[in-house]
Amino acid sequence: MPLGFEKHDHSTCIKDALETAESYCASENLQLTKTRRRVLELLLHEHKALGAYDILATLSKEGLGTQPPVVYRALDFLVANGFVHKIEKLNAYSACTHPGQSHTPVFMICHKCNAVVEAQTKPLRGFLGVAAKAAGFLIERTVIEAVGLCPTCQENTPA
Amino acid sequence: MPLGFEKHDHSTCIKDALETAESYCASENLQLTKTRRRVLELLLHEHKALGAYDILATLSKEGLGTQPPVVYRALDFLVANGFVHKIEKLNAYSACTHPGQSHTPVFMICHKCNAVVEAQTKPLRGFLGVAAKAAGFLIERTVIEAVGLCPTCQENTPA
DNA sequence: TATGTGGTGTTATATTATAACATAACGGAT
DNA sequence: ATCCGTTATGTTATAATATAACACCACATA
Ligand SMILES: [Zn+2]
Ligand SMILES: [Zn+2]
Ligand SMILES: [Zn+2]
Ligand SMILES: [Zn+2]
Repeated sequence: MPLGFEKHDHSTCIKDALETAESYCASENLQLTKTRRRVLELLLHEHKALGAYDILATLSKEGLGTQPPVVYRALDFLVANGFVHKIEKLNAYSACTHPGQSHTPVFMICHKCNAVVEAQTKPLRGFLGVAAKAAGFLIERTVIEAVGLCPTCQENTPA
Repeated sequence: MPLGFEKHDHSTCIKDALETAESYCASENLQLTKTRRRVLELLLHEHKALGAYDILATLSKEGLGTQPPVVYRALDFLVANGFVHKIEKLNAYSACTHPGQSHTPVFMICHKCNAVVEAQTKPLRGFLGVAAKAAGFLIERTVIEAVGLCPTCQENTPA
């Protein structure tokens, strides 16, 4: 699924991502606490983006907290450490599918089924880097998101 | 200013953009009403992004309306017709600096002085197009935003 | 005149996110 | 053992962004 929308063994996705997060946190002395881990699991459950309040609703049912700061703190931690990305276009959050690798994510968002797929790029290569260089601009972070239709939804949406 | 952050005759920027908007609206039978025009002017005033409520505060002082729908309706019109872009990373709005030209904007946002510069790209060329093609994804809109430091703020921010 | 379309005014509410302050849990230094 | 710094949590309140819904009006045109 790093490459696209095709079917895959998603339980492996989840397991790998959790293991990567755990070992990274262990090595960096970061605390992957119960709530943080659970938020990551929820985001890994599907290749979709979830809103903070959707996540909070689940946490609340599970007795892990009821107030917005609970989920925003967990998300802050997960985003800061590269396990989760914020999808700016959706004001929503999506588990990283390339954890551990330093990378600049590029998202493809299906506006019909809400699937979100993450690809990678080199930010300083290609158009953006050229434009930034021409302008003398120093890039620190990038937001690159494409909204459209995934292959499945294209089939089911006759032109 | 299409190319970068350098100084320029900004009154010309404003004048050109307003004239372009006026003639486009005339030719398309679109109504550039008082409020819509004023919002565009406010956004043209500087190469910065303004939040909807910042704009509303000014409209309110000027007797053009006090409620959120006033500004959101004007912004909807201006965005739909390509005179203004939404900067997703900031939840804010910025006047287009290439009005009339069909284009895919790319933004460079200085997080120190809040300047926003718009460049252009071909969305289906380069990395994004390649990744989308590989995934079978049909791109309809793109969000490409770089956050960092403009040339001036780099000078004034010793490493 | 009737009717449709697009624009405005207004009230209310939804959605997303953070400020602020109190409490707890842990580790190392004294 | 006590103190203290750091990190995490609990909680209340509020800020910031955005939309739903409905009433009204102006204009075109049939
Ligand atoms: Zn990632
Ligand atoms: Zn889809
Ligand atoms: Zn533009
Ligand atoms: Zn700057």
